Amino acid sequence: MTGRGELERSVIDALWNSGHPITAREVGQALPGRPLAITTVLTVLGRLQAKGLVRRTRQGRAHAYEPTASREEHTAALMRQVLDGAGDRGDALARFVGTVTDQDIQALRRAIGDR
Amino acid sequence: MTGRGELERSVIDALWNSGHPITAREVGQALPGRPLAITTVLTVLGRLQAKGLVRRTRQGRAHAYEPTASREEHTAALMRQVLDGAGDRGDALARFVGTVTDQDIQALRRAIGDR
DNA sequence: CATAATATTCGACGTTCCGTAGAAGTTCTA
DNA sequence: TAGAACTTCTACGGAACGTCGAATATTATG
Repeated sequence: MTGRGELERSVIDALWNSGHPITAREVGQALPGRPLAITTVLTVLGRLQAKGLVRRTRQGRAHAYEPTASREEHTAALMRQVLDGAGDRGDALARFVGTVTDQDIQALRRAIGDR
Repeated sequence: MTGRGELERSVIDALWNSGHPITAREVGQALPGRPLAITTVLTVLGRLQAKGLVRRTRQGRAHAYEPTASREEHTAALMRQVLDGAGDRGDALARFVGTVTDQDIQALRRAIGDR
């Protein structure tokens, strides 16, 4: 889903970190490292939008961008997608649980509790 | 880890499906779709090896290839990696559990049972 | 042992994705 | 209405992938 593009990752991270829709300019300012041309940010935002990861709405003369899913929703969807690539799901899940932290186990226990 | 390469995916799938090491020729025959030049298969196997996903051993005049990890181990590692990209792991895990089947839940319960 | 058969290694080329941005067009606003 | 602020279009270079042909190595066999 997110194909390992470093800048794309940074951009969507910036959107996730800001709790609300922000403009390309603001995204650029929130980005780490040396400043990029606004057009660069726009291009990336456009590509993310094409992938369905980002949505935008007109905001005066500019556009305000926001992620279509929260970081956690996105993570969950990706995990699910990866799991679907497994052969023996039970085995894969067991191994997954084996690599996870105790806190994660607690979280899983709680989540499963609610069925 | 597996970067979305369609052919690479098919090749490692072929290796996983065969329970034992097989030659490039055999991989090619196991591949779906129109037949590919053996060199193509060799190139892909080489790239997978470079990524650490595949290992090979001399077998007479040829080489026998095999995955370095089972499909399930690989799946689990990938899932773990995706989870590490989440912000609130607990939230991500809860949402993940929400997208999963009842059978998966059972598997998780069992796996967690063993701590 | 000479040779044909079988494998592998090297190098290449086209395509697609991604980082990066300039030029030109559009839209507010003073 | 002119300039500022934004966006759209277009493009280019590099890396990853799909795809092979040519050259080279290895082996079975007449």
